[in-house]
Amino acid sequence: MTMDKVQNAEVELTDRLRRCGITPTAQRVDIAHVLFSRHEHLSAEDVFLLVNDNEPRVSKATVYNTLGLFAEHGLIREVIADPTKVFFDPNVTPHHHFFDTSTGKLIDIPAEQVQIGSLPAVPAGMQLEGVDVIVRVRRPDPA
Amino acid sequence: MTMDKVQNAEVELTDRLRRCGITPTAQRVDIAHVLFSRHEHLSAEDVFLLVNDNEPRVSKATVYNTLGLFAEHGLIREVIADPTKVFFDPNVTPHHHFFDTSTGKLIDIPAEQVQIGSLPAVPAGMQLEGVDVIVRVRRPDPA
DNA sequence: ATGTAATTTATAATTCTTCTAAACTATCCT
DNA sequence: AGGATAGTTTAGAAGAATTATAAATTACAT
Repeated sequence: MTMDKVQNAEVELTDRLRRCGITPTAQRVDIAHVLFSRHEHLSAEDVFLLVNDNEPRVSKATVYNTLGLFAEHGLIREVIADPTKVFFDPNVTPHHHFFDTSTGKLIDIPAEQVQIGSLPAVPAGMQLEGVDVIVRVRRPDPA
Repeated sequence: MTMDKVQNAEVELTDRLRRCGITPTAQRVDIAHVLFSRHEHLSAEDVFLLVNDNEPRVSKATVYNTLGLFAEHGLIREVIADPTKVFFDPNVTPHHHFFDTSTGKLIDIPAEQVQIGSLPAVPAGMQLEGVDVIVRVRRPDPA
């Protein structure tokens, strides 16, 4: 990647943060870069390690704060599938997930591949926030 | 409830455990009683408090071990909806959940009220374990 | 420059869960 | 009964993920 492209990417990220109502700071842009430059589901720990890969850039507290901030503003999405860990998904378009229970890995399922024919009425006085479909799969035991 | 009924309930629970391949012990029956005598989604901590309500009966380690054992044997079901807590659902018939994001409470949705029209093919070499649908709802802000 | 608000940080604290090693219980065999 | 053996429970320690705290830094608008 040329220097121009690096700078482009940075400008793009900065704009993206701003469009979500998030003040772009160096640390936030670094974290956004980690999240959006790969198409994986990352845990807070993953992000912490990746962003500080070469040199110390962002503290753990800021990683947690920032991931929470990004999720609040809809820039990324929390996926809860594993009791021991929350994953953050840079893909915020409507979609669902395979969850491999043996490895703990998540794989996106495009929304159109899951047809939800009917949903129950939302309880009185409540408002719908979203629907998560988690398809749990496993590699069969080598028996 | 008469003494006979109490004993009946205990016998029933004992049989139920045995049918799932679980050796019934005093502690396990106590925990099963807490789970099945009410129709709520309980966390490990909830179970621990309820089972030891009057007098100390079961240690925390055993509560965790036993809930894991029950889930393994399909007597109860783990529901993961809240990043901070796992819930145990005594209802193991196929069904889904509302998750109230403001209170953290779960409500069952009978399976027939959610029609899943199509699911994607399970990734090659993997085997389907189950499908969880979580409908996130919230009480609107009093604004 | 200066004051104010926002942000980041190291560290401590909390919370949920699992591990460990010892104590206890049950069962089976003779 | 007695004694080995496996299974179970326990208190407490340890571990992992996350949140809280309070000080230090940075940015920004006078």
